[in-house]
Amino acid sequence: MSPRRAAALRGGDQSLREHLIAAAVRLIARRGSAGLTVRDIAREAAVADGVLYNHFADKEELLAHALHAHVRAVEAAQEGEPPRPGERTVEANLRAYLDRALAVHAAILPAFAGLSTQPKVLARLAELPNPLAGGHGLRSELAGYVRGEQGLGRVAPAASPEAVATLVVGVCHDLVLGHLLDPMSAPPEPSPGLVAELVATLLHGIARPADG
Amino acid sequence: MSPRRAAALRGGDQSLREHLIAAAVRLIARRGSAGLTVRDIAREAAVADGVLYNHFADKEELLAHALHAHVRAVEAAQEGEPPRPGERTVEANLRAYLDRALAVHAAILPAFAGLSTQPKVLARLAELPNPLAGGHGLRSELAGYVRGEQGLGRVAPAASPEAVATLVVGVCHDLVLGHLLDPMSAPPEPSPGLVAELVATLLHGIARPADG
DNA sequence: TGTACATCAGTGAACGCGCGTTCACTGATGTAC
DNA sequence: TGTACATCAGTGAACGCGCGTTCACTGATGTAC
Repeated sequence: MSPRRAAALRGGDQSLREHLIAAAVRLIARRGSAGLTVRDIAREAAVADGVLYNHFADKEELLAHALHAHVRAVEAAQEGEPPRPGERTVEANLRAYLDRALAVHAAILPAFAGLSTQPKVLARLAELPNPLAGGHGLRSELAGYVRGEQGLGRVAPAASPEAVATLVVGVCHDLVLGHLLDPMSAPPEPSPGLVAELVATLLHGIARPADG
Repeated sequence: MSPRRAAALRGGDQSLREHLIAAAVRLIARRGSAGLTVRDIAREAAVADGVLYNHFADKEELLAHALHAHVRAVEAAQEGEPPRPGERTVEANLRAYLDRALAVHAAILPAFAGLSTQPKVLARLAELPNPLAGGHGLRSELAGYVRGEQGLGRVAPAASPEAVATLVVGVCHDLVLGHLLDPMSAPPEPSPGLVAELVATLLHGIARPADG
């Protein structure tokens, strides 16, 4: 009782279900989820058009799993550990967090662009176990870092870790969105000068030094 | 030589072209540009399906004009003048700019959501005269304000107006995007506490006061 | 061991639908007489 | 002034296409004898 096997699976031990998700993830990573058709995915997987319905209720369920896997893969691909409180300098660590956050958002946001068009996919995503938290992982990680530095006395007691996280994540969204809405513009890599100024603003604020 | 007139235009002096743009703007304002069909627009305008092709090359050209008009309308609908350097306090003015920027982005971003799916619309938009600058108007307005305060000595000379503008606009994108990707969540109105913390962070930074 | 049959995931042509777009027709208005 | 005709923007049924989805068929594998 082991019936026909997809030609594209010869030699591997992957299930067709995983094979389809992997193909969709590859396409999403390559050109985002916008305009992705079931035929595109079937061709990428080298598999018949209709077979996905043997493993998923509909296109949305497959897409949701693929988005989930894509985000997990991007997060896992981050090299090294995020800075921990007490290491190096606060300035260097903020810069590192900004770099990390930007890399993650640049890889993830295009996959979600135009997804507000497809509430069904978002609904399916929300149903999956191990929710993604939509970048909230990095956000709370950063907030936790700032809180840790507060405990060590390297960050002002009055500082708001949540505000810092929101500002950093916001900058990432801003840079990536700008690129998405104007593909001809420069890629979402801010000039080193801007990064330095952003970090300096977060560190020292803009109020006149004499002020309280 | 004044041939047939659209039934929906009886009594008005609007051209059918403007009438179609106005109808599209109404739909965009109501539910964003995602999933908008030419039939939706024709029905909203109470006009025949095909008549838009007498006035526009294709759907994209009509959408581009409608998006343009929508953004212009949202910007024009902003009440009052933006704060000017020297007025009230820097803190109150930053808060006012944050409020303004958030209101504008909440009204505009949904119209652009999923537009990266449709590069043709973006290309048409770029061809229109009086370019929109995609929120860059507000951005440079805010940067200009900060620069003005620097001149008056109410903001530190070392502060970066561009960094402040990027951080504020970024927060707006962040809040609105979060709502777009999770429509069930709270509307894009940050808690007053978060707004105060964001402004405080921008003003004073997070570095330990003793530090340089 | 060899042969006929049953199983069922995989296959891909075909279906139905909604979309953008077209075009033969309509009819209100201006013109000729 | 009244009547027949020409004009052309408006009308909406119909076209073609691409999409998500279905389903009769295929064929590799396990089982019965």
